[in-house]
This record gives sequence, C-alpha cells and structure tokens, in this order.
Amino acid sequence: MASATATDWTEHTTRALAQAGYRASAPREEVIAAVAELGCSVTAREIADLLRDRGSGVGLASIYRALDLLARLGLAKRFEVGEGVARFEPALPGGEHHHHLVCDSCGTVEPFEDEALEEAIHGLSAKTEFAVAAHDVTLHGECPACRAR
Amino acid sequence: MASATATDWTEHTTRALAQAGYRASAPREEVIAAVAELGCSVTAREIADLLRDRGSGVGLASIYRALDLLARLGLAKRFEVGEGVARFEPALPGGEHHHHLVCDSCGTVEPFEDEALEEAIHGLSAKTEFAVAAHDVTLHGECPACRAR
DNA sequence: GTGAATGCAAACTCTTTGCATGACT
DNA sequence: AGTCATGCAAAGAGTTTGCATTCAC
Repeated sequence: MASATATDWTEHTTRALAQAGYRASAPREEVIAAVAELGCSVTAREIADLLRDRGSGVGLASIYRALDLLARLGLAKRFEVGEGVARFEPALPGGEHHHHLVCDSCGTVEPFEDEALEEAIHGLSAKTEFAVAAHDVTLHGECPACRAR
Repeated sequence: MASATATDWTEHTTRALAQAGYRASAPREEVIAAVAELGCSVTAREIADLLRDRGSGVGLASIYRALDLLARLGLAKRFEVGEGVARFEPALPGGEHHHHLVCDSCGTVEPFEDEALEEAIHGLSAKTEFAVAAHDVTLHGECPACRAR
C-alpha cells in the first residue's frame, strides 16, 4: 500500500507538472522518482546520493530546482526538524496530513497522525487573530531502536 | 511584567553560568542582555545588529558561542520556523512553555500557549514507542497587521 | 527552431573552527 | 599566572544563481 501510494503520487505529480505547462525532462522525473522512493523525509543530499549510486548524472542544482518547483506547486511539502537542513516529502492529493517524530540519537524521522492533535490546533486557530494556514508539529525523542541500546 | 520577566531571566542566567564555572565576560553579558531585550525569537544576526548599533565590538563568533552555551545549559531554547535560520529565546526557569505563530508575509514570530494542545501532545506521547522528550509546534499564517493590508 | 531545463561553477548565507591575543579569577 | 573567552579570518555546510549548452515541444 505504501508503494501504491508512492506510485499514485508519482503519476499525480507528473500529470500536474504537465498540466501546469512544465516540460517532462528526464532529470526532473528522476528526482520525482527518488522522492517517491525515499518517502516521507528526504533531503536534497539523499536524493543526490541515490541518483549518483544509480549512475544518474543529475546535478545538485537540478535537484534543488525540482524540489523547489514541487513545493511551489504544492506537490511536495518542505519542512525542517531543527538541523538547518531542508527536508521534503510527497504531498498527497487527498490532503492527508501527518507530522514527524525525530530521533535525536540516530536522526530517524518517522511520520505520525493524531486526530486529537489536529483538533487542538484547529480550536486554537479559531482563537488567535492570525489567519492560520498551516502548521508543523515535531516531536523529538529517542526511537525504539536507540532506546534498546 | 515582560521586562520583569526579562530581568529575572538575565539574573537567573548570569547566576547559572557562574555556578557552572563559566567566567563573567563582558561580551557574553552583552549577548545575554540582547536576548533578554529582543525577547522570544532572536537570531544571531539580530543580536549582532543590536550590539553593533550600540557600539559594541562583540564579534559574531562570540555571539554564536554564547548562544550555543546558553542552549546547552538549558538557559535558552533554540528553534527554527522554516527559514533555515536558528532562532533563540530565553528559557524561563519555571518550565513555562509556549510555541510560535509565524507570519509568512512579514516574518513576525509571536508566542502562544494552549493547554489543549499540550494535552493532545501528552496523550500522543504515551501512545508512541518513541520516548518523547520535547516538541515543537509552529503555526504559519498571516498576522493581523498583514491581513489588514 | 525556440524557449525551457540542465550542469557546472561561482556566489551567498548561516554557522563553526583554528589560532593568537586579551581578560577574568 | 593560568586559563578561559574573545576577535578575526578562514573554513564548512547547505542552497541559490549566472551562463552557456542541451533537449523537449
């Protein structure tokens, strides 16, 4: 199911780019495939490493440009978990919505969803004078694997 | 009251540094004063600007070193709101706890507290296998001033 | 053929670090 | 006096940009 979702996103993204008038270039397709493959928390470097290992000649600049484009079109979400490095994840069309658990020992980033949290934020949004358009929640701690050690 | 709190924090911080065996140097004191003065969301650059305008000769490196020290001792909290720049705020001894509203138009960062949000996160922490030690919540949107425009 | 997209390298920003000098205890 | 802390400048990491070339339409 995870791979089905990744495929969905890849197709959706490719189609959305075409509809928005962007050309279907091989480098951009490779970046999209890498994002789909690496999943919910990808850095530009991770994509570069994957593509290089794969023998692709895609340059770092093109990766950044592709990620920037995806984020601008709402096809990917850009976020940070506090290391000063931009992270990206596929943005699913359905508006599915999750946040991140970060292991401060090994750096693992894992997604989670929580309805009560969303409700609390929704209630809060109504109370403030800001027009709240988005929110990010990051939980820091230690993952099960690191705890076991 | 805000200034009383700032004074409290300054004194608390100075005392904590002394107790931890750190020397009372003028540059570090200036950085602490600047953090207290600039309040809940300060960048290294903002501190540098303030101190320069004030005629202080404190170097950027010392500002970063001081901020790093404060964060390591738990006297200040380091966070980011998604621009790739480290932000700092005084960490009050009482364990008072807030999060941030960011205006995506003008960059204003404003604190808020919400009990329901804390409860949701607490409940969530109990459900996950991560040992959750901390959390950050950032709400993005448009501030009242920018909305009026 | 024309303009968008790429790759490379240079430029930029933020942050950290090496080292000699100066300051607190 | 003995260190710790500073300032400066250089080094690093991540990201962006200028420009000539390549490629999709």
